[in-house]
Amino acid sequence: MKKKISLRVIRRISFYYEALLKLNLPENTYISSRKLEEVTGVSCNQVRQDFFYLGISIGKQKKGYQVKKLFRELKKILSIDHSSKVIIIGAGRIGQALSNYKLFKDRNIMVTALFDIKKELVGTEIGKPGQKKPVLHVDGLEAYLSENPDIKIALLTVPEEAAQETLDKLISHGIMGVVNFAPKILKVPKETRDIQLINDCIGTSLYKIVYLLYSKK
Amino acid sequence: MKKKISLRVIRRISFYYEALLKLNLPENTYISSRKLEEVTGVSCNQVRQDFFYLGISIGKQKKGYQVKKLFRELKKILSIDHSSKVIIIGAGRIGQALSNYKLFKDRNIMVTALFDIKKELVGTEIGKPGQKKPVLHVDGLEAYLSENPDIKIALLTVPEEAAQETLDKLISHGIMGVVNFAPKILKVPKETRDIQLINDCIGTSLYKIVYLLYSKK
DNA sequence: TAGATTGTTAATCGATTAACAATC
DNA sequence: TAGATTGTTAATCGATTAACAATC
Repeated sequence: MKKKISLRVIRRISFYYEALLKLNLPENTYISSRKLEEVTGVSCNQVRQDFFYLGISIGKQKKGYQVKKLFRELKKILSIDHSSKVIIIGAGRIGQALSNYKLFKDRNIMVTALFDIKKELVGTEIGKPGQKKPVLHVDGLEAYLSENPDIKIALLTVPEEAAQETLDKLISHGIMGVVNFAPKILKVPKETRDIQLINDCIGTSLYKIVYLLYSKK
Repeated sequence: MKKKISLRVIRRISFYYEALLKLNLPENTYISSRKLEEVTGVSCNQVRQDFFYLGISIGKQKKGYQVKKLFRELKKILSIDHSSKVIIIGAGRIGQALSNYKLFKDRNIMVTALFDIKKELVGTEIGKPGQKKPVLHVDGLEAYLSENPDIKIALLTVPEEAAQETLDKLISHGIMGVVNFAPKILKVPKETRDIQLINDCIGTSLYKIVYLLYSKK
């Protein structure tokens, strides 16, 4: 029965959250919509409109929004007020790079394991000491997921050729959300239930930048 | 004096183009807006609306759009009917993965070189035999760009900490378009002219997938 | 107090969807 | 011919911007 929030709003909310993280202000200080405009590029009107729409009414006239409270509200909306476990499929260059991103921590996201089919990779561990993650064989995926039923998200970094097939397999094993990094737009099979798929292919950005730069006039 | 085309439209145009590439139909066959809906997920009404808006009036009733002509039109709009050279800044895992993407070819994009500061990397070559690209030191960037004034685009894959500083440097050396892959939202300095910056940080997708999956109810 | 900033409404803008005459 | 599909217009929908009273 919740109000529908578009992904555009979610994107902006994530900008506000990132900005707060970066500014690293004391928890009991205040930040105004004007300041948020300055650091995120989102207009102060839009900021207030978003907050109004989402029911964030913690502002104080003349001061703004208390950092501590704002953090709490934003986290709640983004559903990062609790921890989420994810796996990475494909332990190649992209998968390895992802698994080391420290940004996961601030988002309460934990990479629990990587999966691959290459002999050289399976059995190794990726990451700095203290945060090493195992690389397992894709054949063990089904077993792994049934042992860890709280893992609902997979990041897909396999080669283009294997991407659709791997996606289908993930879905059949119970994964509910996938971010696809392979340079190819994937689709979820029609019959499947509420699977969330985000195609984060780099292709799109390349088209955009080329268009922006070369189509002038 | 050209009509303004939003990045949303560009994104869809790239979907149509990708779909055509993938279908690999004979040049003299026809594809309908319904078929395009089927393969891209964009509604046939939207497809025709896009084509109308962009002045693509090559359709034939009862048949659709000739593949050959459609390719030509889409390429023209995307400005990929001519070749673009790009450099990659940061020859780490992400940079190396990017430099090997074959998708560049269909987009008429050529990676000419990678840049890094690490001793182990500078001087090496990345890529398969026949398409090897040199890794150069960032200190040589200015000289390289003045020798290659047709390079206007850089893909930024340096660590988060170095990202903003590197972006500023690129701009000062004449780069006009940057796609940022570092997990941090960058900004172009205010004074600078028409610099095009696309932040393609993976962060956003993660927020979206977590939201989509866990905010239910 | 005067100035700054919120919450909220209304106006504007842009994008998508629906509909259908034309016609191959 | 009948059916399918385009090009185009109008209607709808949603998102952004602007404005301002309330008030700390």
